[in-house]
Amino acid sequence: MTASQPPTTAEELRGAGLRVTAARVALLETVRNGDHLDVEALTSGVRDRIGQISLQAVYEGLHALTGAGLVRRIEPPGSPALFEGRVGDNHHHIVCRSCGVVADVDCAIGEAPCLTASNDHGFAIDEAEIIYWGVCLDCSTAS
Amino acid sequence: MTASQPPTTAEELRGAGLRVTAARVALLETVRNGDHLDVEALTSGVRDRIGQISLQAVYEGLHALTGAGLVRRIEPPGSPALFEGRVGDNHHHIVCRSCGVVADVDCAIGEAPCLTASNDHGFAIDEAEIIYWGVCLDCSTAS
DNA sequence: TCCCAAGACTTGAATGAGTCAACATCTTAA
DNA sequence: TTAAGATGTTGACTCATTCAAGTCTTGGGA
Repeated sequence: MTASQPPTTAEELRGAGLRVTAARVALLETVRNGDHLDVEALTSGVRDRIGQISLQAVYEGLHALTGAGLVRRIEPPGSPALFEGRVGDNHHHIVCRSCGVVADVDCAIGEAPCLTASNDHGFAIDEAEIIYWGVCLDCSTAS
Repeated sequence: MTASQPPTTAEELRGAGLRVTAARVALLETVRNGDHLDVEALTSGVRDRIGQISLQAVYEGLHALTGAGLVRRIEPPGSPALFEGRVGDNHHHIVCRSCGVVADVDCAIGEAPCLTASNDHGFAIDEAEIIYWGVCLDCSTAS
């Protein structure tokens, strides 16, 4: 055998304790190829790959993948849930107030919680989630 | 006339360009007396004060008050919209992963945007919204 | 290789949050 | 006092997501 290869999507699913099905392989690859896609976009992406999948299977698969730590779910206020394949770091997001597009922003620290609250009210804080709000280049030039 | 008094709720509404109705006075006072209440809790709070109000009037009133800058709407992922009367500063929030309770966290800077993104992707950023996630004292002692 | 139990998928119905529309009522400026 | 227009009411509706029941698939063992 040659030196270790990067794991296939199927191997990653199995390694995370999930069964390997065409639906989940296609779903994970769609999330990773996409850029903060919502459930509807993911569903049509999976259908492009394997022909057919029910909406409920997409929701189920996303729960499983999110629970296994293979995808991350974000939910900017005013938007349905979005999914991204970048996990394991503690990056943040920037959202356009006009068109809703989302971009990643690296975290200066890189691991959670990257900020300390001025008063934690007795909470055991494990994460600081930052959403930057602004207007993207396309929208600001269009106006 | 004596020295200036703090404005009444009615005067604040008028000053913000809104008409003074029993519903909106009661709504604004309910938001301010409450602590990150959702629409359902606000509706029953208003009903305690003035007897009856439709759910739609609450939604309409909250839109008006939010638009006028008299109340602030927050929407932690996984929770319906919550409303608070603390406006004009740029404070943040801490949310309990277990029971969902929300507490205020002062911003070290005090005005938006209080953080600078490591890479703004060309966005014109005007606000950095921070949600701290953790477990509140009640939930951590209960477990 | 075959079996089968747990997990995954399908269809269909339901929930919860929020919005839209049409009409009635109330506020407020003239 | 009056009338324009903002506000409130009722009722229907949309959208995202979840629940339920039954069928199919996967993968570890006989």
